[in-house]
Amino acid sequence: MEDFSLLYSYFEKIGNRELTDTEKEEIVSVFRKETFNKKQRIFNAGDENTRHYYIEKGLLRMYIIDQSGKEFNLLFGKERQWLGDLSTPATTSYYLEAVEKTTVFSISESAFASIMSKYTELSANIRRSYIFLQKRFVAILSKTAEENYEELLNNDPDLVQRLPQYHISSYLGVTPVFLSKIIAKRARKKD
Amino acid sequence: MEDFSLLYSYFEKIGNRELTDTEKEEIVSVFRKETFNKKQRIFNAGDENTRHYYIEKGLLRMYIIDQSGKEFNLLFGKERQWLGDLSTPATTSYYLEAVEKTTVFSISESAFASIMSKYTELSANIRRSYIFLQKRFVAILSKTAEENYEELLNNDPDLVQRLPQYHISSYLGVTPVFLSKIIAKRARKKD
DNA sequence: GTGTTTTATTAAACTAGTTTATTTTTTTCG
DNA sequence: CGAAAAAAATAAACTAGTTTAATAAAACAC
Repeated sequence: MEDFSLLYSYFEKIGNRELTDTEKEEIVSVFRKETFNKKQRIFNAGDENTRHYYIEKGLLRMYIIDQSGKEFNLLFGKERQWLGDLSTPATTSYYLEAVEKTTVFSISESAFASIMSKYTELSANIRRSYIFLQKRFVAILSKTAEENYEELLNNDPDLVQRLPQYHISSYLGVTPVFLSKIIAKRARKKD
Repeated sequence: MEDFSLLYSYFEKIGNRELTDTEKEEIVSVFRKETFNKKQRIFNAGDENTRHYYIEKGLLRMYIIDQSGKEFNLLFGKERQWLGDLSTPATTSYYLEAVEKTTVFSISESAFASIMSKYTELSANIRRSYIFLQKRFVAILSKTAEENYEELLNNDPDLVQRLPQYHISSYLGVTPVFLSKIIAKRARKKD
């Protein structure tokens, strides 16, 4: 029998109460537990009706590939975070891929919508995602890549540990070459 | 007596039904009709508990001022659009200002939250805002300022008409000088 | 372990976009 | 209308970040 305990405790937390057995059964019936290997693709640009993912363990990245074939990481998701394309069920423009071996609980859009009416905290979560993206947008627009790297280091040091450098550079909107320069410069400063 | 008809028809549209008299009264009781003159500030960075605005007529911009004092326009809102800082009631980092003389229906966060439970379309609206911002983010990151200007011209020609050029440049993340160059270049190309 | 592939560094020439300053055009308003 | 203020254009010198290419270091696989 698969272990859904992390998912239960998530809903208990946002519902601010214990779940009944019936509720647990409902959760098991609408979520699918899945595992993805490192570099395994979860969905591709062009796919329709992509699912929502609540991450149990591991690390995912959502990205685009632009006209010139260059990748841009939009978002990373790790333990106890949601990730997915909110424009589903419409055709997605994004790719979702595992950076590490990752296990998730996935749910369809329709089940997600219905569960959202029960746990209103879930829509508050979408709102928080919006706020997060807005901050990130402002930061990329108004700050230098060095400042943004610095900030990422402060806010999410373990992400910087776990991700190869070229994924971070693409998240910051610069080339790996330039990020490498920034890091070299910072190292020089330090002493 | 103030005219709330645009607001009624908005709720009738998203609720997909006619409003009862009681519902109309409720709307009048929670919304406040306000008018702002050109360049009038609606809220400032640092303000708490900012309101949400549904625009009847006119044009607003939401922007930040960065460390160096430079403005960045995040969003414009015009007729029949919502605008506001979703992180309310927390302290806002944004400024909201009228670009033209503008009339709005404004609502507090608490009333907004309660009305949201009645008209679930409103949370779908937040989700759409997220999707819009995500697209904009990708565009700014992965395309040149010229491509982004081109796209704005196609998607929102009347915005380009109604806004001074320096507001558009700040929306595209470039200086007014550079946008002016882009426009000159485009004009040269055309013939 | 050592050979292969992946990731990171460095250098040099380049470009998209900035800055500052001056001039021209357009808008505002008494 | 005419004067003053606001917005846009142009030019020139500059810089943050890119590109390409070559080298070095780490991680992976058998």
